[in-house]
Amino acid sequence: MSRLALRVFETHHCPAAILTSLHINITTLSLPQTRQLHAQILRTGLSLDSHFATKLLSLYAHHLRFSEANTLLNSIQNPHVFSFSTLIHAYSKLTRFTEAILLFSRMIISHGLVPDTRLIPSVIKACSGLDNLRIGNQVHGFCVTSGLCQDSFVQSSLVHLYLKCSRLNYAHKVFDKMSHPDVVSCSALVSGYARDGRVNEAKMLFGRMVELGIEPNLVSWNGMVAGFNQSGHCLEAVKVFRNMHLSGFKPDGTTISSVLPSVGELEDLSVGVQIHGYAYKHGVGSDKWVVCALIDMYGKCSSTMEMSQVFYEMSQRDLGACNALISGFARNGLTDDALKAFNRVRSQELKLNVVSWTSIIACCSQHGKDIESLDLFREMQLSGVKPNAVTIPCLLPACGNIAALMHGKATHGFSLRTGISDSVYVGSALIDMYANCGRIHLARICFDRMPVRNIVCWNAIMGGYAMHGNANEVIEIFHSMEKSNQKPDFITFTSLLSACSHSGFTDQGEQFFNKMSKEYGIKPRIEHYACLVTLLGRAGKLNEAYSTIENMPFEPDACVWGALLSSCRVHNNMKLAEVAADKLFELEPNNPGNYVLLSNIYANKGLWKEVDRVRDVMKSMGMKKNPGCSWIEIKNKVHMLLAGDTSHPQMIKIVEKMDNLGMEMKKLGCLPVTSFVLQDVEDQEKEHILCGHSEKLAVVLGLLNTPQGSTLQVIKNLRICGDCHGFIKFVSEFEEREIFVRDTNRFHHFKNGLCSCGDFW
DNA sequence: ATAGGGTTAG
Repeated sequence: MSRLALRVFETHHCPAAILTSLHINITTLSLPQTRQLHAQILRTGLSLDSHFATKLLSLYAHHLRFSEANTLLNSIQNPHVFSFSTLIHAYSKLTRFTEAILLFSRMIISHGLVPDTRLIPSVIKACSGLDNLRIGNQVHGFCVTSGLCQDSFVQSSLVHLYLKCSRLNYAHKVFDKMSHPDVVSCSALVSGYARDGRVNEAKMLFGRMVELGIEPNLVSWNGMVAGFNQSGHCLEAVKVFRNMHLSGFKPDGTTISSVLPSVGELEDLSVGVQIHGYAYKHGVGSDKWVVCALIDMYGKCSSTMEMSQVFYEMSQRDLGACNALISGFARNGLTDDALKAFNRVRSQELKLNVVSWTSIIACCSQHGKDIESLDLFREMQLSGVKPNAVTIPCLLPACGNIAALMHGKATHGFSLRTGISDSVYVGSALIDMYANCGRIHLARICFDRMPVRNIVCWNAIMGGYAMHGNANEVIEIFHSMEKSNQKPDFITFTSLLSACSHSGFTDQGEQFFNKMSKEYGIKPRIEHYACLVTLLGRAGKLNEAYSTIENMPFEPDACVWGALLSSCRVHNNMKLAEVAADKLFELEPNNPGNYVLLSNIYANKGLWKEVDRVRDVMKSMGMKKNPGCSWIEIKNKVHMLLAGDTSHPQMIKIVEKMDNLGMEMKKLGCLPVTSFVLQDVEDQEKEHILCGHSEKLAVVLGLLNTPQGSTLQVIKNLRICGDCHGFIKFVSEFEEREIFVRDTNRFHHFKNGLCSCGDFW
């Protein structure tokens, strides 16, 4: 402000008109000066001319004094569109979109003013910022009828609105009407198609751009690379990166960090290393985004050494990089390194965020550290970091794995309170959790209440029912899935087939197996063949099962032979059992389960010499039977019981109760099934060994510590043993309890002396 | 007066 102007301004009788007529630039006035000027004008008693009022408005907006600006606006007698525009532009620029739109509506409705081409782009921007297509559409409609649509700024902003609201076709329509399509709209549209996975359309438009004489720039290329990367078209992303290089464009940090995730996804280490060198050469090697992406890429390519090296060479600690490091370790199964890295970050000055916590929780729940996972979740909340819609699906499997139903329910409650329970990820994880905790009806309620479902949700509920041996439900859900136009995938058929095998639906199972390739075009995988073998095996069609294995288009794996071996145990088929076992010993020489299964079969027939032979082999290989282990949740605490373990503080009571129950059983004429003991020992001794089975211990512990009539829930790390199965059936009737036992294979739901598996497992 | 891109958790 010139000295003269200031003097004029400071004298008390200076009407605003003088300032304007002097062509004084008042945009630099400070807030007090603005207020002084405003007050001065009011004192003169002159009505504000709208031109000057607009200047004052923009001053207030510039100083973020929106309430004063609004008061001023309201005091203008006949406000001009410009007065409103000034404020609307300001709101829009500050991302205060709601206020921008409200003011816009007031301008039209209360004042009957008509917007011009300058105002529209700001309003459209506010609509896209709010993802508000409804108002956006109205504004678009107005632009069409009023002819404002001819303006290229208006068109450009409309293209962005429709892209933002994922209405690619509308965006394209607007773009096609542009008389002078510009590089910005065109690039945005290309990137939109790429993000949507519409590879060919993206490429064609990119080609047309060149034909139209619009030179693609760095942003155009980057948008395409990032778009393909986001839609998971990794190969395309890398190809575009190459083409860009061939076209003579130098990549920047954005390009590199957009292409690297794709390289990682493809696990193409050599390309990754090349790009690493390339980034270095172009001087973006220490860009923090690039470093993050490099750590991620090396982690995905299983090069944890290189990953750590990049991390430690980083000049400045960055939380994103730390998180990438943690998840890189976790991805490669290095849980201890992940925990170490996590704890190191925790003890440093960097504040962990929701991603850090979620990564480590996922790491634990995916690698058998379920209790740690639950503990970390608590610590996370104590530290004041709020879990989000990703954290919950990472935590829920931990609850399911150890059947920590109370924790699971609490987590469910949390997701309802925070409004994330509608997410398909959260919903599927809840279904899995409840199914794994034996509460299939609660899983069903979650499923039924989902507003949107994807294939994962359908598979989750079907898998749940399959695990519970309820083939009728699985098939029924499969039909409603088809009705709702959801296409099945290979996992759907795994659930269908395993449900049929658990329920003895042999014919239906075979039909589904045949249909999956013929009608649904899904090639059976090896796990489907394993289900088929179990299906036939259960029905006693052991020879058919065997020929299925011989004729399948894959090299049979341990699952397939294991399925045959289990069936041989049920039907006492020694000959095929030995064939299957031989294959298993070849494929998994160090898996004690196979040896145990075979020796059980021998023991069942009283072939103790053979039993000894198997035991000797195990011994000579230094192999031990995996210790049986069961879990039970009592009053929010998860108890772990090992087979033969007498260290539990309530052991005396447990043994007493067990003896009592054993006597009651004998009174009713139920004898223990001693063939489930490995060793050839006297019957009484066998009985003693059976007493120590972990699932029995857990059930009795549950009986002692829970109220009469409440449901018990036990998880076992091995398949349930036949003696325990009989014992628990008895207990369910005698004690009038429902008892759920989840073994490695399926659920056993004991009620009134019967089990849902129909004694087949 | 309008408009463009990137990392880490499922």
